[in-house]
Amino acid sequence: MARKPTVYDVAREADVSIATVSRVLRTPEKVRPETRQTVLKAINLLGYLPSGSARSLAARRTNTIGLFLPNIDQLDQISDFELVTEDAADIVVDPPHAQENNLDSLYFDEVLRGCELESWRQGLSLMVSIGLKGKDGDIPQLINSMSEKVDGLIVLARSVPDNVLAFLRKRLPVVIIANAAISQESEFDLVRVSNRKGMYALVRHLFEKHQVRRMAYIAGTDDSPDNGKRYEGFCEGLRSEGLEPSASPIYRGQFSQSVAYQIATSLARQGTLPQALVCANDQMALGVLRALSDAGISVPDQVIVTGFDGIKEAAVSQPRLTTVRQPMVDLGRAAVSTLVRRLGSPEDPPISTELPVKVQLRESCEGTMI
Amino acid sequence: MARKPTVYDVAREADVSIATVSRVLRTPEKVRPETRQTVLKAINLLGYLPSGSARSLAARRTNTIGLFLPNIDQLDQISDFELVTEDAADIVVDPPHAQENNLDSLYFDEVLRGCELESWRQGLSLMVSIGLKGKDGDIPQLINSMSEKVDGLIVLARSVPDNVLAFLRKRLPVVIIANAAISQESEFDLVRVSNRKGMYALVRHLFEKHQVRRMAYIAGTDDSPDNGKRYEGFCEGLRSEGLEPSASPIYRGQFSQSVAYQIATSLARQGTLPQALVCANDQMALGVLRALSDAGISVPDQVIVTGFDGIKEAAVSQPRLTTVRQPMVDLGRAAVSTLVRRLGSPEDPPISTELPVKVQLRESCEGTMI
DNA sequence: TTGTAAGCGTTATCAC
DNA sequence: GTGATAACGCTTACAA
Repeated sequence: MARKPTVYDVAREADVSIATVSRVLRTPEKVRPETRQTVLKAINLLGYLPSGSARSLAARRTNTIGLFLPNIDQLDQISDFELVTEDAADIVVDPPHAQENNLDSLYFDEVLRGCELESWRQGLSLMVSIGLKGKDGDIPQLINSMSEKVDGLIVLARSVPDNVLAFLRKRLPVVIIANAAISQESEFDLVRVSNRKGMYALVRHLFEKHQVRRMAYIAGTDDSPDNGKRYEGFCEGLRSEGLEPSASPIYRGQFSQSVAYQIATSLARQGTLPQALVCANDQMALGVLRALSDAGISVPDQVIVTGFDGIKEAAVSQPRLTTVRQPMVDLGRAAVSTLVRRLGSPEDPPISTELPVKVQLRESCEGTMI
Repeated sequence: MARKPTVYDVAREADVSIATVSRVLRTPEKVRPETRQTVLKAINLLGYLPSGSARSLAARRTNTIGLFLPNIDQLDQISDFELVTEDAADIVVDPPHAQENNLDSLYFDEVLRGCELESWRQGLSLMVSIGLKGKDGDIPQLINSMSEKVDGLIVLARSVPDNVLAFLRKRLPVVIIANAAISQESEFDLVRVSNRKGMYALVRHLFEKHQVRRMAYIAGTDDSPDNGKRYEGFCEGLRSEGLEPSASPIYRGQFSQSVAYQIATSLARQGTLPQALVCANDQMALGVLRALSDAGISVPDQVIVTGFDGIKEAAVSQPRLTTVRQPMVDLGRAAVSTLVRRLGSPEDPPISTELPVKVQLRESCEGTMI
């Protein structure tokens, strides 16, 4: 690889000034067609590719946005990676339930996809970074190395400590996706989904179509605003039917598949299952399904189970899971869209967007559908 | 947001030269501790964040690498995105098999995860971009806008046309992940998995543990080197048992779940099912499972079904799918690792790495496992 | 329409 | 150890 050609090389080759070369690239209409051709020829000849750094520096914008995703459990016990070739194929038996699938990531993946998509449509590059669980010390550094290279930042809720967020906010536009804590309500651009309404609609459905009277709630982690909103919707649903929310049991599922599995197993053993188990997310609902299946309890005949999120696994489980689907891809797109608008008008008041959800009825609630 | 402070501001604040400010950041040990403190104080006071563009320009490296992913079907019919708030929750019935799940992306997601992980470990930023199906015209542009901002590129096989690849190769290091065509063998850094050995090991297992004699192959697309290698392994396995490969039927599944579904349905109807259906990827195997289930045929009692890839769905299907798992995350890590090495020594001969696969035995082959 | 030249905010090479 | 100062490769007034 020879030294990369620069505007100077192209200018010399085409026998014009570097300004003209730049114009051909940026504002071709301001260059005489004839000259333009000469320059383009030179560019092709030399295989010239402008330097992004130089361009960004001069233009005072990078045309790049950053996406910061929360940590992923999996990555905690990662080891150094050795680059070794080992052409081989081991055979191993993979027993059922060998390990809890890492389902968390699916959520982010779709948001990421939406960001990619919309960034592309807007002509922006996308930089991605993940946080490392339990390594909060690294996050400021991580996010710094990203911040210096982008025009704005999209952050998945609670992937970045509040103080870091506050610092960033001063230096560049930040859009937060989902469940922002109340304190951030008025300071940041926000993109969220209708958690409360979604859960409310689901509960109403259980009343109206299935005459459910006794339902239990399997909750996520306490510090999650998402969890809070969903529970609000749950309570509101109960009240709308004249039921007292405090009379419905809550179990602490921690958003975890295995914890939910244990909860459901206990309930089954004790014979204290309600008519419906309403879970704060799909992963727990899947854990519940597995537990009930293992306990020989039929869903939905004996118990109805519902989830929240709409992850892909929920569409292929046995039985398939009734859930409230978040428009994950659209979350990503909306975030980019918001950021672009913000970059265009830095001084406007914060933009807050709430995206609609969709209650998806499937067999874990409806029984056989075909 | 006030104007961002620069080295000059910091220098003035700390009453030193800009060179010293730079040194505090880059080579702190070369600065007297006392001075260092003063400068750091000024940096914090002003909330100074160095400019990535300026830094990259001066240092002649961006410390960023790019990842280019193949197009995603889904994105073809994407519409413009309107940023509208619509706080709502519709209820819809989601019938089984309503749409073919977009499973392709799962593969990339894991590779991406590996790239993120290893980039982070290496102190590099990661830029991500996707190709758009049927829009090859856009790819050069896409990849250009990325190339100018990164030190090197990782490309998932066949996401970029060969000629573009050849062009890029001249300007910056390129690492190709998976199934490179033969013509690229000697020119690019390559990271792959043991496709051939994996399929061979799987077939041997079917002979040894299950006494399968008649098996059929459901192939992927013809232009996929992955598909080719896997089929090679299949044939080799047959021969090792004294069987003639040409006597085993091949069906063209196009790597598609729905096509495989149709194939299996036909076979079931005609009563021409072999003892084992060996599929070139998991998606087709899942389609086959569904078809056999719909046809009332029991797996593995009446037919054994196997896949290839190890996508997550394969671990939760009914029955769970025996497959050859590719180390997707490691593919990403290896690619980054390779790229880093290449950046360190541009003139070394191409690096080719083959990662081991793992045959995962599950119920679609073994029957009840517990 | 085209050229000149002044930045853009760093890093790095010198001297001191 | 520290400070001038010249790159780095581009964009963009301002002149011509």
